[in-house]
Amino acid sequence: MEITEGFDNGKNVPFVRLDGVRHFDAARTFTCGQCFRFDDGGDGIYYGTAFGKAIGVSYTDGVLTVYNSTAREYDALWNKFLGLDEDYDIINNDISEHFRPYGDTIDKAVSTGDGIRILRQDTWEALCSFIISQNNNIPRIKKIIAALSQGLGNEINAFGRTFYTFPTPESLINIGIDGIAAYRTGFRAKYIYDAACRYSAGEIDVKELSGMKDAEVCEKLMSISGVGPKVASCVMLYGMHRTASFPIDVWIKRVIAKYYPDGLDIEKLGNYAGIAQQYLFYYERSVSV
DNA sequence: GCTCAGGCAGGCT
DNA sequence: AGCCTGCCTGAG
Repeated sequence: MEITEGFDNGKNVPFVRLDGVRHFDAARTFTCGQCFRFDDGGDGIYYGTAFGKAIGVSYTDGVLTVYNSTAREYDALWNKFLGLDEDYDIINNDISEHFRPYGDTIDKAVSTGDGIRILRQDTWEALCSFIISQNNNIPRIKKIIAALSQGLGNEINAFGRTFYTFPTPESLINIGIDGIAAYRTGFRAKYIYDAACRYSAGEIDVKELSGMKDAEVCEKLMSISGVGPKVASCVMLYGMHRTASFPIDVWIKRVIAKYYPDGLDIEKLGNYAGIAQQYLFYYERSVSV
C-alpha cells in the first residue's frame, strides 16, 4: 500500500493519499450505523470529527484520501481509526468459515457490505452515543449528538466550516441531568449523567479493561444505569474494538428469525462475529428498503 | 394526529 | 429467569 502526502489548495488542507486499498467503502463505513457524526459533504467526501480533529475521507477505485491529515497524523491516528491496519481478506474468510454451517446468507451479506470497516471510535463517545440511541431513531440520535457537541464541545475550524468535538464526561456532569435533558435527550438524561460520572471517575478505563474478558467488560458496562446488553455490546464493538462482540438489536433479531430460524450459536462465530453482525445488519437494511 | 424508533429499568409472575 | 409496561421526543 503506497502512501503519499500532499496539499489540497482548494480545501486548504494537507491530505494523505493511499493507493491500492481494498475492502473500503466510505459510504458503507460511515452510514452503516456504527457512527453518528460523519456525513457526506455532497462531494463524495465524508466529513466528521474524532479524537479532537476534523477530517474528510473519500474512496474511489482503490484510492483512499484522508483530508486535513499529514502522513504523521495518519500513522498515529487515522490508520487505526479507519480500521486500515486490518486485513479484511482474513476477516471475511474467517467469518465465512464460522458461518459455514448456516447456509449462504452470510456470503450475500459479506458481498453486499464489503468495504465496511469497523472504526475504532473513542470509548466514551461510543458509550454516550449508544445510550442516546436506545428507543430512538437515527435522525434524532444524530440531531441530539450534534446539539450536545455544539453546545458543550470545542470548536474545530476546517474546510471552511466549524466542527465540534464530542462533549467530555466532565462537561456533561457540569450541566447536570436537567442540563442534559435540555438537549431533548428525554428519559436518557439520567443515564447519560450516570455514564459520565462513572467514566469520569475512571471506572471505565480502557487500559484497565484491556486485560479483561469480554464477559467481564460487558458486565462492567451494564452496571451503568441505562446500559443493557445491546448498548454494552455496541460500546465493546465500536468503542473498544472487541470484534467478537455481537450486538443484537431489532434488526438482528429479524435477521435471525428470517435466515437462522434454528438459531445462531453466537459464542462459536469466532473473533470477528461482530463484523459479521455488521454485514448482516447492513444487508437486511439494504434489502428492506 | 398517531405510530414507533438500533432498549432499558422496574415491577410483576 | 422470563414476561410486561412505560418511557421523552419528534421523524415519517
